[in-house]
Amino acid sequence: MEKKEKKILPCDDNCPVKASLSLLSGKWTMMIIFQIGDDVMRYGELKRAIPTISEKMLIQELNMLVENKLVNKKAYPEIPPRVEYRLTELGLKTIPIIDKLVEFGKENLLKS
Amino acid sequence: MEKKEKKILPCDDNCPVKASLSLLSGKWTMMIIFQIGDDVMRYGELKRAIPTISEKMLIQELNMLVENKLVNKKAYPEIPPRVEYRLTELGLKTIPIIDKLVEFGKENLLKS
DNA sequence: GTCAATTCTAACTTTTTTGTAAGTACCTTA
DNA sequence: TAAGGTACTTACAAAAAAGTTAGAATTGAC
Repeated sequence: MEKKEKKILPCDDNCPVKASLSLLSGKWTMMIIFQIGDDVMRYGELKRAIPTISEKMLIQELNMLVENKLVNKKAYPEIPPRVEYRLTELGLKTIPIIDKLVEFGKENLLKS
Repeated sequence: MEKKEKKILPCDDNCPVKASLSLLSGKWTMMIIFQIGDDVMRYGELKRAIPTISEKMLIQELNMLVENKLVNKKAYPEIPPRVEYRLTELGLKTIPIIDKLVEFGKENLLKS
């Protein structure tokens, strides 16, 4: 009979939590992903959906999401401009995380 | 036939993502929860498991987690001191979130 | 000709977060 | 008597994140 050993997985460069957070830990990142979901959203729609974000932060985060290949951006050459954002395949794979976040929030924090 | 409507759930005080993130969005918060898991961990063990965190940040986060009732702290009146941290019932409910974070990281970011 | 709509961009400031370094307390062991 | 182990605490400084404000581009509507 062994004593129950504690599996210590030290937080180094192979830590999956660290890796995921490096993409997702921005203040607004998960919120934006949540809003886009499996739909298409325009810049202005996102702005209205997240009323407290500043324009600067919104595009800054969107640019970062595009750089990290979580979000795809499609700009139509129209006037006034139209730009659509949607999750990439990779981005869609983060949705289970957001779902759990939603579940936890609903069941434990918002029981109003 | 209706057009497929976009369900916009604006990010306000009832947003479950926002509520969850208000507890979990600290730089080290989810990492600490991940390390504790369903075990007991002492302060020093956590420090070694997360080598890059400063002592200040570690106890600051731990205090915050205790305040928010995600973590329980038990100090033994011994010399040298011994302090144990473990997740509360509420804290344990965040584990599915962390699990998804782990899964996403392993499958998409660490395929080394 | 002026204004509105939409998607940004840039400069600057403020706030928040994080890090650093040193110190405290207490007992045990050498 | 001095050093070591453990879990903090505090003050100060640096760095990172976020906010504010203003403005650019383009074309159609009034």
